[in-house]
Amino acid sequence: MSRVMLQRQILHFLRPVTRCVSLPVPPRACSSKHAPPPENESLLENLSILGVDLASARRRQPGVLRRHLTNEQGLAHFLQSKGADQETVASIISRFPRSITRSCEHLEERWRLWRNVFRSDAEVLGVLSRSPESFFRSSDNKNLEENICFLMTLGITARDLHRLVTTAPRTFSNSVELNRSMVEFLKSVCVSFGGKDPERFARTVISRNLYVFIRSTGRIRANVELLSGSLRLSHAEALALFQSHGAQILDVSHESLKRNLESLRTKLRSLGCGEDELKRMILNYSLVLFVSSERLNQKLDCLMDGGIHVQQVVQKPKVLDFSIDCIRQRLHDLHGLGYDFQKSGIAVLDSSRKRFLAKLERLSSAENEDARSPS
DNA sequence: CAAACCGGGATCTGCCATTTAA
DNA sequence: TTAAATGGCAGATCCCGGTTTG
Repeated sequence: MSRVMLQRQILHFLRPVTRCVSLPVPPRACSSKHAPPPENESLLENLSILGVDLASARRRQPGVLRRHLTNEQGLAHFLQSKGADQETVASIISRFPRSITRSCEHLEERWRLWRNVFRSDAEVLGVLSRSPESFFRSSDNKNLEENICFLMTLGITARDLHRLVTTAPRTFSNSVELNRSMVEFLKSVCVSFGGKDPERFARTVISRNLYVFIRSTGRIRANVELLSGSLRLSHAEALALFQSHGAQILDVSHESLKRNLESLRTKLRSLGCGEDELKRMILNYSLVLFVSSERLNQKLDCLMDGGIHVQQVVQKPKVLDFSIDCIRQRLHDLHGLGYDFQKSGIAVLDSSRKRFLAKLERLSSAENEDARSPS
């Protein structure tokens, strides 16, 4: 038996009564990578009884399983008192084991703070079970409180605050400094484009894109610079874009935004369009940059094949939002009725299903009229 | 009346790397 | 030293309908 294994046995034997640091073993030997501290057996048992997936917990936060003081029972009772069932509790602990290190007092306080922004306990629980990490990752309740204060002082509505915490709950666990720096950054963007009301600009961007707070300023900056630079936007154009649908593409991964933009540029060029058309298209509907380049090309090809002119798509790019199958089907339906896209436009393509069917209905009855009494 | 404009809803967590605390 | 706390990242549309306009 090797010395390391022997040491492990000794450690294991002594664990319940003595801490590692107090053992008469040289620190170096104790910290050897071959002898990690043992897990807390009674804790493992408790967690098993709760139905926790130990393998998952171990993979995520191994250190928690070695702790001697934990509060899994308190956490379970707490969550159950808020309406969680056994399975939910187990899932939460399995996905974020550190949750069991929070005291009951801490949990009460944190829940109270979150609850201020929600409408019911059930809502809090819903977000918490969706994203345990957002709720438990930070143990700093004071920071949480300051965060809520800070977000409210921005002048965002109670409704936006609610949307913020339900859609991007991580925002609340960010440090106030991080959130503040994002707001400062947004304001600086506004100023750099000659905007006169930086606070309102920041509010608008946040309201239109609830995910900005869980992105880095570096990413947002890179995207702002890419769009304004590559498209040669004027200050007014940039301000307008980022305060409308453009806000939504600011948090996309920078590499993919760059890829999609370049691909669209190339594609439009191949269809005989220049920079002006590219710019106009994106100002008309910047969300086309969400569509992956491959898919976007397929959609454009599909529209071109359907006899639609590029210029029409440049003017009304929202049609690219729809699935290829949907576009193809609609083109087919309209062709069957002899619809003239050059004359009647392509707006009909980007209507809701219900409205499109109603439109088809009208077109076909009009056609029947014509057949009966041709003028 | 129909078309056009416009915004919103779902969902967006779970993992990794680095820094900080104990 | 280990574990906790924190910041950051990838992922890659589709559709609906209220309101305004013509």
